[in-house]
Amino acid sequence: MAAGQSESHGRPEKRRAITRAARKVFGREGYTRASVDAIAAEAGVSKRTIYNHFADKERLFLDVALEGANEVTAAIAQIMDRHLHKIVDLEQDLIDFSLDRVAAVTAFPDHFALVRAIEAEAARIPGPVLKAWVDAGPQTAHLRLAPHLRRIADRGLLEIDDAERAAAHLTLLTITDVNQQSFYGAVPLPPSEISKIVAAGVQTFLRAYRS
Amino acid sequence: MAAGQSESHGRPEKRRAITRAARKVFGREGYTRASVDAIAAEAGVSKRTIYNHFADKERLFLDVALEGANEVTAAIAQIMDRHLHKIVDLEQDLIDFSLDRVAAVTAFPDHFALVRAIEAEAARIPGPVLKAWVDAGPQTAHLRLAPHLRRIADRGLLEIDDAERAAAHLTLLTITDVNQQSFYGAVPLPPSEISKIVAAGVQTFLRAYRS
DNA sequence: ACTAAAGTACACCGACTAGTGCAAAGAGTG
DNA sequence: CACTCTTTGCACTAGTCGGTGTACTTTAGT
Repeated sequence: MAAGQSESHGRPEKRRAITRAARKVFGREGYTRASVDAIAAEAGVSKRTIYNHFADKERLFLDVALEGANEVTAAIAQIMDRHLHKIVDLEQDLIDFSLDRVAAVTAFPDHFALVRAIEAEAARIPGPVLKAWVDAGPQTAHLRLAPHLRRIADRGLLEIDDAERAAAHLTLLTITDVNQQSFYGAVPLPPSEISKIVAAGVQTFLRAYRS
Repeated sequence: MAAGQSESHGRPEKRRAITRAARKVFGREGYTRASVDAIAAEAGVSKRTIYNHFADKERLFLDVALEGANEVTAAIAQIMDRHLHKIVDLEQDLIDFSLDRVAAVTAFPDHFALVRAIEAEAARIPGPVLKAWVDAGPQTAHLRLAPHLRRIADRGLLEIDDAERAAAHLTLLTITDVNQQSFYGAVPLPPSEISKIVAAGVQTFLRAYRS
């Protein structure tokens, strides 16, 4: 499953410094505006070293994107387990889960700024590569939420025929709504507004899927 | 209501050629990659003429963005009237409406490619300007859908307490879902898949809001 | 046909970019 | 120590970009 781990020919410590810096600069500037020199400066590394570790700017971007996707997907999986493993008050648990999931966006600002960059350049990213990223990131998060909902439904708390669809709808009604209005955190929303959106989203979800 | 109509000092015919070309090139390349020379070539116009009509690249982009937002908002308002004025079969009417709304995305590919560019550069767009765009585009579309739903609810076909929220939820469950998966049309979805998503979205919406 | 505004072609500037080549310094391993 | 791999700094290529200045031609109104 090693994502974009291309045969690295340099010191791994430097490689990590480069990817961290690249994530920051790519997130802040977008792919095109981000200059390799700026990434090198941010990483405290020679530009030549970057080209020692990565074939070109494009490969660097993709490796960083996949790395971040895996990282964030793992974090979200943890949030799912924390909130959805045992249900006491379904509505409140779904709200708490969604709020934590929204908070993950602000907890990984560099990554989600990069997500914006990817969505913007989607038309210029080779199809297979884009698919690899979707599979590692959003798609996996999706597929992991579905079994949780399925389990809750099996306990009689929800009425779900297609668990993946239900997962998609819950995500849309909460996280996607918040992200869309806040431009993935670029325009911050007051927490009270976030709470309202999430609560309303969960309410609608439950009205549609509660048994 | 004249959006970004800055005092134009040139022939309006040329101005329109420039904005049309700019919309195309900005949509295809994104803000940064799009070169003023490329826009001039696409418009069949001298680069100097562009700088006669627009102060700089940034103003050009914003004017184009606002112009397109108004145009598309008007088109969507028409779609709403066509499908939601008189309801015969609520579920089918909502599905048809949503499918037409999705089709608008592919009917204005340049504009929605530009929407992607805006969302990507949201962090670098001055707050007030971004707000002006949101108000002219997505926000207006939203506010126009709400009264339709309110009216349908008043006829006893829906049970809605907050019409704007309901409009947001219907939009999320249909258009947003499709757009997210297709990256606003950059990765085309088969029509059958679009139909499935929309039908499922409307179904969930009705389960939550049908009286 | 005269005039004034607008458009055009084109050279040009300064700044920036991705990527390379190379010689010298640094670091880890035997 | 010596050997090797990596990193570094820096100059360099070859190109692009936003934007301007200028001298010229076109267009529209009267």
